[in-house]
Amino acid sequence: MQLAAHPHQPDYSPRQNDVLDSALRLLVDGGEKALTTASVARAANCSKESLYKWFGDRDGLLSAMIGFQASKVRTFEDDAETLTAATLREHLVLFARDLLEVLSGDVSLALNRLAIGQASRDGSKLGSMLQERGRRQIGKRAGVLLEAGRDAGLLAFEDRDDAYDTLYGLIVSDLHLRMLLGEDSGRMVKDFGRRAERAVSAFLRLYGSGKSSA
Amino acid sequence: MQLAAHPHQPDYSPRQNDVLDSALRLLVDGGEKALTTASVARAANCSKESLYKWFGDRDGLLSAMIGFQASKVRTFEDDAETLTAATLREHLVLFARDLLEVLSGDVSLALNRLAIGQASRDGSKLGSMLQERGRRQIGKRAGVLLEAGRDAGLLAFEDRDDAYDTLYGLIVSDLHLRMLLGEDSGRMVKDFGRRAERAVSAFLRLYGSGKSSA
DNA sequence: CATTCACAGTACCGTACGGTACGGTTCGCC
DNA sequence: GGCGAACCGTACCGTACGGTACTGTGAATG
Repeated sequence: MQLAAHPHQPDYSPRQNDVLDSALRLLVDGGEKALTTASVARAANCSKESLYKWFGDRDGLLSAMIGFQASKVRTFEDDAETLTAATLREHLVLFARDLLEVLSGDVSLALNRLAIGQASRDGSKLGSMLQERGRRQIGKRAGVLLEAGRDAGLLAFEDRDDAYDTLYGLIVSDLHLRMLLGEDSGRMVKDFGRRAERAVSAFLRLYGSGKSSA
Repeated sequence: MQLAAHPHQPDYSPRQNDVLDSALRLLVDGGEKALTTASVARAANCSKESLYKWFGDRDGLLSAMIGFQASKVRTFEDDAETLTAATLREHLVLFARDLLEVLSGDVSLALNRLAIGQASRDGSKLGSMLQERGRRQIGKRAGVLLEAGRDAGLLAFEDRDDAYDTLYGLIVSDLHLRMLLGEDSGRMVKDFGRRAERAVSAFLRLYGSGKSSA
């Protein structure tokens, strides 16, 4: 979500970004098996030789795809104005919905499947790359929100990471894994709103300091 | 966990179970890439021809592996005696710890990675098989526990599935996914106890009917 | 002993993939 | 015009895998 216009071009030329886009499309609707160097070259109208010149080898291409996609979903920091109980709740619900939207995105799902598939291989920085550029990034947004809530006297917690872990679990539960396993996921989008509300209500009941609404 | 002695032999002969065991070992410490028909045959001291006779094709072998493992981890139903607040809490914590143990097991992780990797393929019943035989099974155990708690007046909830979803999220959060992505996972086992306690405390604060302890 | 069955071991086939090499084309630059 | 860099398209190579066929062998059965 929130595609910034020019999110600080990471490492690659426009042409190469086009190639990475094609590769992502290919991965999304064909799975890793369809992501062969030949098919990427064909889909992007470039030569295999150029692929190897630009990305080194197949793993380099995969890493580049993750980095590229991460640069596209860079999360915006919602400026915490003076928080009230209502606005805090509002921000939390918005965060929850955004999180669910991101996790259910087909590109996100495809990249997570890819990284998980490569996780058994030894080197394979893909998993930690996804962790670092994906979760840690969106977790930072939640972090400032939680801190702001505590500073405003609306939340009470000792360990911020524990609180965020709880919030994340309440929002996502095993939904992410179910989607990764292939559950149709088309029908559940409707419920994101309800799910976000439920999770935030529970979270506020756990960590709110007096003022929460069921 | 809880390997039943003879958990209702599913479909295969002892010899074939040995083969499936070898295949699982191979998958665990080599990933899917290492799970070739030739290597399975070599590891199990059988011929490729026998593999194809017994399991049809490679997908049949994978399905058999999942079914075989599921039959080994069949969860026991803990008989809910007359519940008190203390015993309910105890049972919930035990459930949480068992859940974390199961999810962090190397065979479970390997099979989940396998199923997720195959999820993009069209047919691929592997994902739903894992869902059906894995989560649904352990979810049933939690279900009866929750119902018993409600019948005893210790828990208050309307939708049992919602309650279980919350419990699951509080226990697991994104830990499962992080492990699937390759986070070392060796060091965090130590924290399972603390994590289970934390999750159950939070759950009881949300769904307990008056009597819970922080 | 002859037959049959189940199986191991291995050779084999077709295919597909990762990676490389090469000819041809465009474009900018002197 | 000459030249080199970048690059496309494609042919090519080595390898590895899924799946099949064939041979040998040991144990059961009559």
